[in-house]
Amino acid sequence: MELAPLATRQCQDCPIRTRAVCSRCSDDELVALEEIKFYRTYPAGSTIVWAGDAMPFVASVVSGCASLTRSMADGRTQMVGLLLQSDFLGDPSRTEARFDVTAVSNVLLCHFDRERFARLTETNAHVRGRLLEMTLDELDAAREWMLLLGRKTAQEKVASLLVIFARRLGQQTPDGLQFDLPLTREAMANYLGLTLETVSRQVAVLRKTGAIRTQGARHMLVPDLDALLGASGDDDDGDVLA
Amino acid sequence: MELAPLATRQCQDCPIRTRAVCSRCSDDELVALEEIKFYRTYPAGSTIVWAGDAMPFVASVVSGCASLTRSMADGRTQMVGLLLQSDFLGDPSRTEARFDVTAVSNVLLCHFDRERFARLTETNAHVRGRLLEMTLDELDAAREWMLLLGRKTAQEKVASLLVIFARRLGQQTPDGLQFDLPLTREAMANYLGLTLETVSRQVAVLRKTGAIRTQGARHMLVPDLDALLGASGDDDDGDVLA
DNA sequence: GCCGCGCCTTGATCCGTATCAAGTTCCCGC
DNA sequence: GCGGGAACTTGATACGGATCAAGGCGCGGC
Repeated sequence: MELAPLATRQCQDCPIRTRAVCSRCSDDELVALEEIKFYRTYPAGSTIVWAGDAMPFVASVVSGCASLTRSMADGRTQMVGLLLQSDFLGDPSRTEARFDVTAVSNVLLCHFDRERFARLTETNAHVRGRLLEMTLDELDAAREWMLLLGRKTAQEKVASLLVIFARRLGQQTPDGLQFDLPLTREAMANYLGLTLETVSRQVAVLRKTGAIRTQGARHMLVPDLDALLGASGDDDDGDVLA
Repeated sequence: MELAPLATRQCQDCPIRTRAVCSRCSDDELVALEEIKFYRTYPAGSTIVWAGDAMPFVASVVSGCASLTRSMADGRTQMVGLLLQSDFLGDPSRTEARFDVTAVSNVLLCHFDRERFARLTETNAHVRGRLLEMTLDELDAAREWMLLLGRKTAQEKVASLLVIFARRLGQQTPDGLQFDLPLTREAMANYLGLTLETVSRQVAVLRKTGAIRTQGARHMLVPDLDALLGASGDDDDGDVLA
């Protein structure tokens, strides 16, 4: 086989490398993945899978933002995971989805046939190791979020979420870290265990105290990440979110 | 080697079989584990490891109850995991603890040298598979708990926790499921994101409505698990806790 | 340009849980 | 049995966030 160097391979636009497979993967491994992958877009607001549905694929988020949510019979819902670019969705060994997966913004997913991906993890120690590693990271993130949900104030919750976005999405500018919120106030509320009104008010407070600056409801600028971190209640440089 | 049948092996008192390794494990696998295991007891209230400490072992809970907790600088704490008999503690690939691990009651742990256990998981597909499976179960449990922390009322939270104990610890009697609470009101509060007073009041409410009967603060009888489930806000037969 | 509809903000009020404060019961050692 | 302390219960009050209720803003369609 005549293959281009890894870095310039066709797969480079597909971030599966960074999370499930990584840049240390051999060409053979990438070729195997190449054969079973396909792309699909989901419009904002659409459901990718419902809890309990058959899960014929695993996938990597190429662009956009998706959420995992769990709901109660009376309609109360809690977001239990947030998937941003390069995050991985699904579990090769599970045939059905455990949570609703929804496209928050327009989402482009790179799918892999679940069974064939599972076979790959069996034969490929590197991919398998990455998978366990990712699962453990998600578990840590979930537990970190339990502290937020159980013990933080509304102010701290909102600040914590903004810190996550600033780190994952922020562009460095002369004025500080800059990014566009991928979530509506309602989606933020569902992630933080609050109502949308409370989120709105707390964003206003953070704006007044100077921890953030805004242009419109979604465009954010964080002049001083440490100040925002202070408002989030995390003393250390916490490692939140998968 | 002359080995007794699996079911009567020396390891039978060590529930590592049920969670990390299982009854399908071959004798060879058990022998390998046998060689690296050792027991240790921790008195109620003592700390097993602090977050950030080196983690020289993984372990299985033989008896008693331990908790994983995460705290903030000002002392607010949230329990992020609860370990009961046959639960597994630690992660072979991680050298330091992510959370404080505390003995809630007197705890007997069956330890395994972490590095040697890790080597075993590399060579042994069965043990490795169990490990990933367990991690995924814990992740699901953590996410289920996020719904509880973010969206349930105090009443539903307390009922949910009692359902878990009834299922894991309950003895069937003519009057219903019977068990002793392994947690103090304060520990329950830390797990549920409440205060101990609120927990106490909600237990009182459940007693008045007949969902539970009590003898002293810790001894519980659940005459009708479905009634308690109703109070917990879970419609289905939810699969909480690792 | 202007209309309409999400999305967001802000205000007023309510309610559930936290907080503060006594008591009471249980349990353990002597 | 008796004393002491931890765990628990119960009451009164405070307060943060939910709820209810108007607007305001921004953006896409025509």
